[in-house]
Amino acid sequence: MSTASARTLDHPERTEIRLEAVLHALSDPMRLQVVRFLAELGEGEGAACSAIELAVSKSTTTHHFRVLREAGVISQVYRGTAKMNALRRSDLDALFPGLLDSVLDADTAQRRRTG
Amino acid sequence: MSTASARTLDHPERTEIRLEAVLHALSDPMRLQVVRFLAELGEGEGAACSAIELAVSKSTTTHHFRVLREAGVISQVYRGTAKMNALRRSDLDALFPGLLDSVLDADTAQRRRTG
DNA sequence: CCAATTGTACGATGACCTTCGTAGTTTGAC
DNA sequence: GTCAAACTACGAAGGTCATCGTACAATTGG
Repeated sequence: MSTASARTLDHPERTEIRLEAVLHALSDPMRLQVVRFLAELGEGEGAACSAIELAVSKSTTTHHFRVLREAGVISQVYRGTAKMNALRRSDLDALFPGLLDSVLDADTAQRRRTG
Repeated sequence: MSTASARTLDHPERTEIRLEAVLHALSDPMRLQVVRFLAELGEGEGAACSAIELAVSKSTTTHHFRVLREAGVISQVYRGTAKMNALRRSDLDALFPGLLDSVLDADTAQRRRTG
């Protein structure tokens, strides 16, 4: 069996991803932190929610991951008790070439400037 | 006289512009429409608020222009009874190279796709 | 001065957003 | 089966947001 777990999550199709939703998802510092973390991980299956230390409660963490997933910025799959998160880089790059990279670069630049 | 009108508006300095605020400002369809309009105008003093037909009331229009100005995306100056709006392209490009262009390109791509 | 044009200020409203705590579910390990 | 780990669901509180209408202010043109 290919272990088709019953627990699956709704993701927008590539063509359903909306620019406004992506920008909104990225406009929160906490979510931008998550995206930065996942971007540094590079290609792969991603990281568990708990791998990213956010300064908020678990339920708030869940909320932010959900916003990112529903906007199409990340994908989430269950893996045992954990939930693995990965950037949907190829979808984003195909839809909006250069957008994710310039946001990440902008974030890096701002961090370097602001300290 | 260089007609230094008493009416001036607060703009964030270049170094005060925050990425999160810019992304949030751009995540609204109406404001994105304004930015697209101003970008097509190219360099110059910009356009009056009334030059951009938005499908909302005047007070809502004022609100959106204010959000864009306070985020540092546009500059506004009074010119007679009108208020001229211009993209702060050089500031944005200096702070976040490529960001504005990739957002505008993404918007164009989405419009072409969605129709 | 008078009127028209252009945009502002204010208050209100309903929607959405971030955050939390608590209680529950699913899975893996023993 | 039992227990811990990881995450979710739900409901609530407090804040912000987009929108409007109405009343007001500043400038230009007659």
